[in-house]
Amino acid sequence: MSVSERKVQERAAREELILGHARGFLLRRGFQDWNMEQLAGAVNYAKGTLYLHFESKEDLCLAVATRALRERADLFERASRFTGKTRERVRAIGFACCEFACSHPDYFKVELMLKSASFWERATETRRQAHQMEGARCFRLVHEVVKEGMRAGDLPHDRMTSESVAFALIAVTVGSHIMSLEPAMKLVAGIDDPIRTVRQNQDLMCDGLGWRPLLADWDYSATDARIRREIFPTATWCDPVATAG
Amino acid sequence: MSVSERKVQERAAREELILGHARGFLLRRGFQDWNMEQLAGAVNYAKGTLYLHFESKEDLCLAVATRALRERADLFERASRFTGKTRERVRAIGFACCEFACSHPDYFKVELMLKSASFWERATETRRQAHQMEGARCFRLVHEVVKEGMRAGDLPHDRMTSESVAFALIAVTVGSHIMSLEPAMKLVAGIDDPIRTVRQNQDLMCDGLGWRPLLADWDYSATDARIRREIFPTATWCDPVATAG
DNA sequence: TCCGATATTGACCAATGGTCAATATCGGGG
DNA sequence: CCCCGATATTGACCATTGGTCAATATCGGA
Repeated sequence: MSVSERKVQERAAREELILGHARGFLLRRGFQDWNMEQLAGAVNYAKGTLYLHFESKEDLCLAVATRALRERADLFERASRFTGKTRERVRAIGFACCEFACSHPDYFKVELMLKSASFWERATETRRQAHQMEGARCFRLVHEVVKEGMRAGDLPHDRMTSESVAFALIAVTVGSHIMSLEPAMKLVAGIDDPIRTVRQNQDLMCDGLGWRPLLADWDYSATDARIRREIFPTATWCDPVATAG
Repeated sequence: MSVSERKVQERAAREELILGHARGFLLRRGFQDWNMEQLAGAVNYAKGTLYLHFESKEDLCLAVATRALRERADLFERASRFTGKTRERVRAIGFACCEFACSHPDYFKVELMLKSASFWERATETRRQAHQMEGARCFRLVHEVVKEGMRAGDLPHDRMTSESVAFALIAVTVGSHIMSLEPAMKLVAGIDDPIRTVRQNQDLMCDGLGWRPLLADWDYSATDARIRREIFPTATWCDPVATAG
């Protein structure tokens, strides 16, 4: 390996190191309750060195978020290789989403941060695009299954566009995750298991869309077991039972 | 009017003035892109005066958000006085939510800000409670209609608790609003009218919940017209047609 | 008009994101 | 093994800004 190759690799390794620590800071303390000096201390480099990798604190945090979003898209991709009825396949993606949420607790809080304030515009154009690309990947993977559902005749295609259907599924999922974050809401709505709630709401939306077989007409707990066995054998959460009904 | 009474009134008026300008700043520039000095200048007072009313910038912004949330709850309350079938009544609340979203563009962005970072803990306990109270009011108003729907037999009550149903409706609504904020998402999902999309998704969720009469079995465009006429005659948005189907 | 009380102010402080001249390290050639 | 130019790293420094409080202005009653 040449010297310059090694340098590149070392640089990449350091970037990983920084991102890893920044992720911990972000998840544990949000955006405000830590500063670049502290992060520099944690990775044993000077503050200036951080700025050799990232243009601003926001830029760095966006990079953290994008890395997580890429993992999410990767899980979606794995899930979309699941075979079966189209509604089973979209269910696998829903499963992937929950798998992700479990292994990245509070990720949605970080994602919310991105949408707020002047965050976006303080990041590099490159990183903005990278984030959008991973987001688009997630959408596309859902969208593909929706289109298959329509082609197969499992899902009505005369009322809504496939894009609107994908959007509805994503909206109910994200909305459920976000609302579950709030302790007060969990209390007032009597939510003990947020993940279960998310999946239940996904089921309701699929039924509302008329995606067959409807919840009542199929043993989706068996589907879940198969998803777990075939796609996510190392799933970090436990909910082998059907989610609603 | 005594001197002290006048003082109190003047103080309240000034607080309103500050909150009004802060609202403009927040909606137009987010949280970061303005400072307390600028806000003080805008209302023609010194910075220190702002801190006679609010403990911190976050405290001030939370107060702005709570004022908006109160308006939202007020609209929900008006809407819940609508008469008709229970699904028509919950539809009126959905209508109110959209009416609110239209008259408070970008409100959800502000609401997101509250959930993120160390925002919450930098505000006064009093203001935190005020916000939670208005949030709980919104939930309760939806919950009441859900319970009525169950009592009336319009909505199955054996599968889900009334709280879970209310949560599902709120989650799909908030999720749709939030996802609609993102320009990239609007583009990729082909959303031209965000409000129409929100209402459509609410319809889908109600159908999924089995809330009768289902969308296909009732002329909800007539209901919308009646809601508009009886409850929101001055509605600031225009969508007199049915939203799905 | 004067005085004590109250209200308002803006200079000041501390914290922190971001910069860059100074310094340390590296690696190849002699 | 040493030396030197190139490159990498550093942390003192700067500007901004949220927040404080002693100094000042205003008020209202006697």
